[in-house]
Amino acid sequence: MKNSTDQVLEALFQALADRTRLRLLNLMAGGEVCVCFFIEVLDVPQPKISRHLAYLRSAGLVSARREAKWAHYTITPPEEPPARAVFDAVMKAMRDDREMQRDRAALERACCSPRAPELLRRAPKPVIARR
Amino acid sequence: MKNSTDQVLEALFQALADRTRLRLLNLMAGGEVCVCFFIEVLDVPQPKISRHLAYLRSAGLVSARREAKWAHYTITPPEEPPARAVFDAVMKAMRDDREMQRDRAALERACCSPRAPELLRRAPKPVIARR
DNA sequence: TCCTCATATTCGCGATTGCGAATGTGAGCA
DNA sequence: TGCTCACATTCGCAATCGCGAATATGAGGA
Repeated sequence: MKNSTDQVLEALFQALADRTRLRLLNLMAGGEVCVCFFIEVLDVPQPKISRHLAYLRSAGLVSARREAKWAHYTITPPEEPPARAVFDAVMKAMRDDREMQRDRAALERACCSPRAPELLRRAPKPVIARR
Repeated sequence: MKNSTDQVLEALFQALADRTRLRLLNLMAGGEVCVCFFIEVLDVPQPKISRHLAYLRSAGLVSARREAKWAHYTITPPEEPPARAVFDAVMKAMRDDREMQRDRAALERACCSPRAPELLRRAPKPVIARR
């Protein structure tokens, strides 16, 4: 069953039409991120993070990988060219934005600081901090 | 009161997260269009068209102009740079899309055909057909 | 003034959404 | 085996959405 372009875009925009989901995607711009960092950086209750990640997953925008007790999420851009083009523009707009940049900076701080809370000390570092 | 970027984008995506609204914006890509053409080209009940135009209007994405008995709608792109960049990408994705192109072709046919229904014969032509 | 036409709004409905709170699950360790 | 930790899901609720049907509005013509 083939979907028409407007349906594909409609689904994409439904997935993007939420602050929390936009901030999650922004944090994943640099690569794979562990769920525990989302909770720490965005300061949002864990079930809420999990629900929005599930939403992004069912929309096909992210995929999950399990590593021991931790779950890592990665962006998987849409395949249809129109949706892909729009999605790339959204990611670029967030990359250029100062507020979104602050979130990404907080992610780097959260995993590199020696004062990181116990919770995160043993968690796998996001790709962004491994360079 | 100033809105943060994620709120602005959230509102933009809520406005775009509907097939009918996407098709309406696509038809306005070439310039101002009269409501009666939306009804004819999209083959959708009039109150539905009117409701979605109201939604786009309250999101600030279009503005209305009255001319005698007719109402004309024009796209008014968002002013915030991130939203503007995304919006432009959406319009471009639709411009490049074959299905959306068919809608725009139907608009040109609807107002230029000698067999146009009586309803539309006296309606003001969209900008796209005046060149 | 009454009527018509183009458009807008209201109403009532079922469906969907986002939320906090509570609970479930499953991997690893004691 | 049983506990803990990281994460996922379920539940109940209030809010919002999109819809068809009906109705309102307001400008222009008879």
